Amino acid sequence: MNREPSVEEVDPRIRRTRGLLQDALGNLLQKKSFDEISVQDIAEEATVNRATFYAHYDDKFRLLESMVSRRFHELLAERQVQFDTTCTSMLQTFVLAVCDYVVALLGPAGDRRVEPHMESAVIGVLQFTFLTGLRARPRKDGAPADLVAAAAAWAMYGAAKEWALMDPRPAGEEIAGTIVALVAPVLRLCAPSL
Amino acid sequence: MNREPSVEEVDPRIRRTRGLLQDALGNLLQKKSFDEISVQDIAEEATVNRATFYAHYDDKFRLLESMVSRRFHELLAERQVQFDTTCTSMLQTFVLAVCDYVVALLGPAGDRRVEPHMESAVIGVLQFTFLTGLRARPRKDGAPADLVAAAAAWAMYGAAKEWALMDPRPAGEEIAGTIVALVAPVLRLCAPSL
DNA sequence: CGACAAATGTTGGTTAGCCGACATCTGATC
DNA sequence: GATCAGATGTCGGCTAACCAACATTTGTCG
Repeated sequence: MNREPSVEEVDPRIRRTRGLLQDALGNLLQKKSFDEISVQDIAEEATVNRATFYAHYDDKFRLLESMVSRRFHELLAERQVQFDTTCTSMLQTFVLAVCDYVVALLGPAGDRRVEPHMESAVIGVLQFTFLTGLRARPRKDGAPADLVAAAAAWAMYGAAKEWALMDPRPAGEEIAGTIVALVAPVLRLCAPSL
Repeated sequence: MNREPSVEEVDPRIRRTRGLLQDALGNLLQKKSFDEISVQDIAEEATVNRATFYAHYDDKFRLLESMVSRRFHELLAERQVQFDTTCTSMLQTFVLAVCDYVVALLGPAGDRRVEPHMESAVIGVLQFTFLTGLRARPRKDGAPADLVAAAAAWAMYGAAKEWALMDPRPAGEEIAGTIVALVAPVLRLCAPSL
């Protein structure tokens, strides 16, 4: 009945400051390209001191990663992705969300120099979500959940990116089924006997 | 060559916090009426602690006043109201801005209980702007600038409000000329010899 | 009426953010 | 190369924001 006594409560000022910095970068990215944006610009746009920026992020690449992570995480939350009943139906939702996000990332203002940072961020969220889901139901076979989650996350992102770069690009709904069929077996490693 | 050594520099955190609180109230007012909004609601929406609210405003009415002041001030700034050459042309701009703002205030969600607070805020901005303009050009006649600014501000607002409440309301551009004709003499008190 | 819940103000101790100031490290110009 | 301007990091001292706790006010219900 007690709700999570220690979920690592965060100081509201920290939440606010990071949110401000992430939103500031998001706004600036709609006017300039990433490498035209300085830390000073971000700090100013966020109404935050430059020194405060460095108290939260090592550089603007880290900020970019955390921004992409958070937004992708919110996207998943909006679509109410959950890890409980039928895996395949959930995977379908997942894949569609990833496809949408990848298209948005690589779309009009696709900056090839910052792609890797965004990719690792997206994959990180996927991996974390898979891992959380896998941990939620105890298994007793030999495949380590870490490895399973990693493989599934990279596979799904890789497939989605490959699709996003096709020139006459098929509809997302079509390709989603295919990708699910590819990734499901990786996750199923936990389900059947080893 | 030295630029204003002491313009009363304000701590950026204070600027930010007040902006957050004002924006929060603005957002909440699009969902609830003013008296349904608690200080707690505002603080939460602004991601600011409730105690911090009281460090800046005595109550939500003061916040409302400051919000209206700031927004009206920005509206004037956008339309580049200035006090230099021909008074009448400037007054025209002024009156139109006031009319627009009054209509917005008393319009769809006109809450009669909070009107006075908004009115005093708008009048305050008018008064301050007039006063600044009057001070900018030194005069040597007997009428105190304070009184002139106050009379002009109240007259202009009163006329604009009266117009805003007319049932078949004439176009703002028509009535503006009339109001200018009413208010100009009050300000002119400084111009001709006493 | 009393009782209770919820919002309002207030206070002192703790923490995050702000501000110079400084030391790099670029990159452009002469 | 030398020099200069601007961006990047870092640090100690000060200040504003957070929080928990408290007393007070308000409003609602039995």
